[in-house]
Amino acid sequence: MPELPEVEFAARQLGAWLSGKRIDRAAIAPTRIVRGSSAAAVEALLTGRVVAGVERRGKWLRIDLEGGPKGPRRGSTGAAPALYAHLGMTGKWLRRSTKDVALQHERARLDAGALSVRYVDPRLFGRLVPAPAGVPPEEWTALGPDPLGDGIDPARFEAELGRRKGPVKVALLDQTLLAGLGNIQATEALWRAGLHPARPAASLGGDEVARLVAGITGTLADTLAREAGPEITYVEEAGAANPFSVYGRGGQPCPRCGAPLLRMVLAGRGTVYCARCQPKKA
DNA sequence: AACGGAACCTGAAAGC
DNA sequence: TGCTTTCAGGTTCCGT
Repeated sequence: MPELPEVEFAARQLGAWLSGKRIDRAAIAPTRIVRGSSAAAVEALLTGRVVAGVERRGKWLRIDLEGGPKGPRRGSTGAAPALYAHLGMTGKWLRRSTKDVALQHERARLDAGALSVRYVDPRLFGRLVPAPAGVPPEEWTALGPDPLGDGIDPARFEAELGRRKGPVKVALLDQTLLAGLGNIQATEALWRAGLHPARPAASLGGDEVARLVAGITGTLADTLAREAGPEITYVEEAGAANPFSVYGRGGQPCPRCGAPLLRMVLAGRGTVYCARCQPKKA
């Protein structure tokens, strides 16, 4: 269940595991994760190629492959091929060995020497999009600036928000405005900024936008700092303690002022907020 | 055109 | 204990 921080962690892991390695074998299960293409096409794209590196934009990953000839065939003259990947709600890339048996809900595996990288995704909301000619898919090009990689330009951000009709929370979930925020990070950012989730995006003043920018960068940095260790652990997973300030804490006291946290639904997503710290009116 | 709601899936947790 | 309901961090499609 990944948002920007978890996907960033996944990108770093994948890069560390695979960069410079040659994929001897790729096995992709024919599921709806691969759309607009085929599992066989993804396997063909990967097999025999060397991984040049792994990049992230928003919640999307791009596994860059070295171009040029692979085997005896002539190389293409276009941009280097790549595999684009989205983790959906429950996707994970895990490091295993070729000796390990298939994991539950394993949807793909990339073998390089003794290393075997597995993609596991119970709910099948993830995506694998091959780009053999190096042309990025629309899902990637449509993304707005990445808060980590590109930073947030306050003036541009304020202008964009001013153009939006709906609640600020809904705007934050729009990947064309900023790429990478999901329900948790948007909820946390608004609480940090002291902004009511239902506030019309266009109603925010300059100082409020500045607070929101600080809230976004702050919550992203804090969540990312929690990701460590050899395997991705989506913060707040089964059994683990909830590390967030307000997300998933409806009814509990606000960590800042003690007032009971409220819950509302916006755009079909649960949203927790503090009525005192995040007043409806500016 | 915009917007809410349902759909796509499975599993964990809460409710009874 | 065990069955049922609810909910989940993402996106996309459909109907109004």
